[in-house]
Amino acid sequence: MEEEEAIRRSNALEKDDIEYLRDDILDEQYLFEGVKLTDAEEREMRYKKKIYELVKKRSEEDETQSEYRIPDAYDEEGHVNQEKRFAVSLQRYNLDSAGDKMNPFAEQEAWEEHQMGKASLKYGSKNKNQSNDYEYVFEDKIDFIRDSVIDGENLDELHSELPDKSKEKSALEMLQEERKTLPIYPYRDELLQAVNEYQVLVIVGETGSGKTTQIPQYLHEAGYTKQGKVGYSIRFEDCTSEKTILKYMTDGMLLREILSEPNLESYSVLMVDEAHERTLSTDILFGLLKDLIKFRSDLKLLISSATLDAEKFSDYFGSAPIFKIPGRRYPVEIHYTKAPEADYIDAAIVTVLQIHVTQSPGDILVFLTGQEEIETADEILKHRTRGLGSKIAELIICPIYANLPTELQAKIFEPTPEGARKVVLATNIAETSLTIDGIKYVIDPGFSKVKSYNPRTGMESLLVHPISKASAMQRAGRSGRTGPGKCFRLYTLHNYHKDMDDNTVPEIQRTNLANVVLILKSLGIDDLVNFDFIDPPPEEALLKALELLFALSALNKLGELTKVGRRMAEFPLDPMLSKMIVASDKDKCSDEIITIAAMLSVGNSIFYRPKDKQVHADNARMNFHLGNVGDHIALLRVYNSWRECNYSTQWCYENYIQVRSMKRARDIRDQLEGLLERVEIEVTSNLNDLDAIKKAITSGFFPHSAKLQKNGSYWTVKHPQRVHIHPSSGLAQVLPRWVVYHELVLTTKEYMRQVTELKPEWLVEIAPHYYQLKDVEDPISKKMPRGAGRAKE
DNA sequence: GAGCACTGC
Repeated sequence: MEEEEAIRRSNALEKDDIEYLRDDILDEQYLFEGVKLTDAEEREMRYKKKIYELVKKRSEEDETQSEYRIPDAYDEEGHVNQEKRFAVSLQRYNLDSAGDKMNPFAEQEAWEEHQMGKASLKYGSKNKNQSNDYEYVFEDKIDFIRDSVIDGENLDELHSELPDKSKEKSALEMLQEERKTLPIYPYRDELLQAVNEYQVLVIVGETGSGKTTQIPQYLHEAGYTKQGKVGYSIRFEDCTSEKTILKYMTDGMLLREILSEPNLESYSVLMVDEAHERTLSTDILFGLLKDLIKFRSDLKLLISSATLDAEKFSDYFGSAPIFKIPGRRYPVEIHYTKAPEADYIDAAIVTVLQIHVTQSPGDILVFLTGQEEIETADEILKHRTRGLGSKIAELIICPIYANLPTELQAKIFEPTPEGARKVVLATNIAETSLTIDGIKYVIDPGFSKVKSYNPRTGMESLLVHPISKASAMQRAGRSGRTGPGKCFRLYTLHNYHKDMDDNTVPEIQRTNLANVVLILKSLGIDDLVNFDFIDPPPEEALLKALELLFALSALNKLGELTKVGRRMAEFPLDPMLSKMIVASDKDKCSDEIITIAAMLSVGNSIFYRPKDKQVHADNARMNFHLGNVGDHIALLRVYNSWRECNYSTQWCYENYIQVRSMKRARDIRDQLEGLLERVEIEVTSNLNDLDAIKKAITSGFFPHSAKLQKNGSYWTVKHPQRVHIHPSSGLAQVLPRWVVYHELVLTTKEYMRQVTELKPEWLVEIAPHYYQLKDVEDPISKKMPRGAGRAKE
């Protein structure tokens, strides 16, 4: 009876009505959850579900007969046919939310589950958003193919070895027991034996294996530390003493230590951790340490790395043995798109919504390339979920990038409320630098911004570039930290194999090497071209750096370090900034110059400019530019104003200044002030003589001079190329005839960032070896003798 | 009238 009635009623419906029917069922389920229904109401619900199944079946039959089936939505070359894709949008991909008794779609889910292979975990769900109503809420969708699973490691053993906390134990005993639960523990003796046997050991250990915390302790227990103390050392905080036996420090710090103790005599073992990150400092350390171990046969060297690079490090250090330690990780399913996605932001948003509506609870992490993309994605997501009300569960959107003010960053660490889902929109900051609990899904569009440097033009640029396979693995792993995870890659398996490099190009091959060369020179390394780099930088970049250091008088004609060069090497700054400081001694303005150097080396994150308050922020900034003093002096004024207000946070807010950047500038400035003493430069202030300050700036930055052209652009003086004043500069409207700039960046145009006016005669006065009178003669000034660009006679 | 990924000394 009921069956016949259902068929009759279903025949009266179009297949398009299925959406409404489904919504209806879901709404009622939601409303009636836990409510006792009358017989009539229950019967009506049964009808609706039956009708739904009938209509659904009919529409699926139509679907299979139609020409629009999933494989047909793509042409022979695998390009997506948008029109067809929309037509098949009722098809879906794998699901794992089966198990809800009230779910009217359980049968179909079971079918899909069967189609897609077994799901790794099942969650019973009472939330209606866990049903598979995605395509009834949003029209577009993306098809994924499950490819592989990165296996979890070691988890069962771990659980069985958890310490027995029932007995009363001291904190120390507890700690000692917990140490034994780490994956590395069973390998302790074997590892110590290998260290004893070999001078260099490459250690492959996944995150969470305990290598960073345990190996130093094992070494200590084995007697590698004969005198004793524990501490750490980072740039602004040295917590070590003469009692220290074990020291944790950054690679950059170790490099600085080598400058004062080239043989590292006070160390018996060095461990270069996270070597696969291939920072500039790590690469230089490799070259130095490879040489050092020849002379210090008693020095042990441990290199810890991720799997992919281990062979390379081993080869570099004369086939050093590789010691493998398993990690602590949950399995992660990898999914690829069936076809390439043209717009990865849109694809990421669609995937977020797809996961939100169809997948079991767990937060989502999306990797985007920068602030602007994150803000865009944030807006679109808010727009698309607005007005859906109870149709979907709450979606909490959390943006995170390094420049986001700290108080806004805190949001990502707040626990997700029950029934809601968090989606974190992050830059690469989430790839290595911070870990967010509760992430179960990762969406990886496969891009990141990469800094590159053109040694010929001296121009830096930040370009969106496909990530490496190693990076992709790292991103995927972010979903399996607290439980089994899934990673949705917005590119095809074919793209992964064909278009992506194994590893990211190391920093040393895409950066300005002036500082590297200065460090190596001060270590007495003369032949840089033949230095044993694990991956050599472009020769042109090395030559460019040598040329600059020669121009700055840091090197003599023989390529040897000069007295000026030695003083410059004391400063942890780019050589032009160091030169500016050393030169400030002459103009008696070192106090102002170290402030400017600190502000410049913080980068361009001093001024805060939120989208909705750009006018206010720009007005606040213009206050510091009064009198068209130039960007360097403006930075000095910002710092001094802040200092006068007792480093007040409130002052920063009022002036649209980033607090964090200012604090960093203060730390750097304090450090520089300490270093002035080391190089015997007196701290002297000459605040009222702006020309003296500008001359000191020019002493460091004279290779960065440019001359105004009639059309408002500039020509750089020494290696002529067309450049422009960056619109954020206080001089962007002023257009002085001659300028000195801090850096060139290539974005939409070739821009000079941080610009100050210059008198051309200074160039000849300060750098007669670099500029001749003819370089600075200005034909325009002859017609307009009152102009600032009058050449010195 | 533009846009800045991330470390680090």
